[in-house]
Amino acid sequence: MTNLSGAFRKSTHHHANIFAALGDPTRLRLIRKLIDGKTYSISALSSGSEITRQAVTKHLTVLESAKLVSKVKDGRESLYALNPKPLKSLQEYLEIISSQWDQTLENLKSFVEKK
Amino acid sequence: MTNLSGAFRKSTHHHANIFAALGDPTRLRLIRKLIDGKTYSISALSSGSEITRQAVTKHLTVLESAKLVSKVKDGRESLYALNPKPLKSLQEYLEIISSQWDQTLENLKSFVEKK
DNA sequence: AACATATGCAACAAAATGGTTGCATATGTT
DNA sequence: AACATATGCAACCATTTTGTTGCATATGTT
Repeated sequence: MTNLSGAFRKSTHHHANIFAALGDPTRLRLIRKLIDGKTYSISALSSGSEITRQAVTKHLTVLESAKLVSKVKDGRESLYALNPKPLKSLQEYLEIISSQWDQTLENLKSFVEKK
Repeated sequence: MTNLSGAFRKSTHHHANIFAALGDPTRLRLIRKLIDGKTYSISALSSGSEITRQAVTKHLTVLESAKLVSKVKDGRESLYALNPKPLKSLQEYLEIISSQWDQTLENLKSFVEKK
């Protein structure tokens, strides 16, 4: 990566990917279930769901490729656990954007006061 | 809406929708351009882009239906402006999730200390 | 061994997404 | 009026997404 705009594009793609992974109600529900730090098997995560176990599996692989969850085999079960790093990363990203917006408002305010 | 789980589902869908709108590199770039509080026409937002003006228009309608931007006609131009509310909303949402995770870590810590 | 449970894998289908091209329409400029 | 610019709209296409069903395999239980 030789220039800054390239680095920005890379980071934009990366964050967009995490946003996309969270951009589905089922996956957001999975994240909220895993937020207690416990591990859950696929059947545990599927029970009570409207959709099939296989569909849930697919959603989990989406979350896994965004590194939002990690999977470990335990006997006949596949246990999933949350990985908070991408969430923290998104949080920081939104904080930067928000602070830029707040700066925008601040600039507008001082502009008005000058008049 | 008679029960809490219904309200939660609604809010989950709502947030998932905003996440999804941000889950594309092109749209994320548009947001970052609009963060300065200025309004931009479609051609202004398209210039320098790899993709066509019509594609950018489609992305803008996605952002608009998630209420991340708003559109106003001005002469022959369509001017788009950022609406920060959904961003703030997402930020709060991530903060809640993060704090739940931090609480999880806290609980784990006190559990270990008891032993 | 027999049975039940948990998961993996593949094929399939419908719908959504992301992009294009072509053309019409509206508005500003000379 | 003639021309250039900005946008809207529709048709079309390829790919991805989201879900299904069916079956195989692996592991735990009795």
